[in-house]
Amino acid sequence: MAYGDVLAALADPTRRRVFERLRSRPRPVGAIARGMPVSRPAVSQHLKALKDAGLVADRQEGTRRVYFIDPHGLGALRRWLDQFWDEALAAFQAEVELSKSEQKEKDR
Amino acid sequence: MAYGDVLAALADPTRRRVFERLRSRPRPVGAIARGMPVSRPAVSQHLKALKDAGLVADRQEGTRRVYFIDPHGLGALRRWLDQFWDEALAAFQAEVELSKSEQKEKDR
DNA sequence: CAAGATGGTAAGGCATGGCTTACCGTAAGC
DNA sequence: GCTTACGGTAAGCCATGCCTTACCATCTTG
Repeated sequence: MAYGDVLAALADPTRRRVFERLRSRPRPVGAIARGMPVSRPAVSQHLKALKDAGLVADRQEGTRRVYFIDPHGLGALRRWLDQFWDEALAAFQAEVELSKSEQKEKDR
Repeated sequence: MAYGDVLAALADPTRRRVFERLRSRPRPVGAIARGMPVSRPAVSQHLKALKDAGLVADRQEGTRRVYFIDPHGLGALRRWLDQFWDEALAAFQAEVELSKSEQKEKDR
């Protein structure tokens, strides 16, 4: 749920591919694994990591387990990103102002 | 510059700490390393990774090298996140509608 | 109840990557 | 010009993490 865990979970390309397979609609594990370059157990492990990070959730449907996007994980990432963005931008602006006044110093 | 590289760069806690030190203002390498739990060369290596991902940039100032936030990296991440968010939300809505009609099926 | 389908978990192998020490290049100051 | 400060890079070590095979549990279906 913390943004750090979300970043760590999304850093791996294979795991990100698993995650992005759920973007359009929920899918059972087998459907996610089909066409992937890794084995089904590997996909299961990635799903566990994504679940721990709050990026996906699952529901049981008979013998199959259907995974879908959980908004919590991306929400945490987005909040961090937006806040960081604002602060960094403000700092950047301050820098521009500073270098402007430094330029004036040099001018005179 | 690709969002994948950005995610990979921000996944490591130490590297993220280096990055966040630049949030408020630009700093030379020594100032970034001071108070960190790792050596200065380690910080240099992290800065290189962040730079390759488009997250920071640097300027030479005499003998010191001043690093600052580069908006490109976070921008790429933000674009991916926003797009993903929209699509996932739409899919989620569709799911809700679907389960509603399935519920109706059961009701009658 | 037996058989098949689905998927989670364990154990082990191997590559990746982060950290340290050592070294080198360059700019500043006496 | 010599010395000192600053910081990038190389080599090597070690831990983390991803993948595979093997195994097991559960649920459905004939």
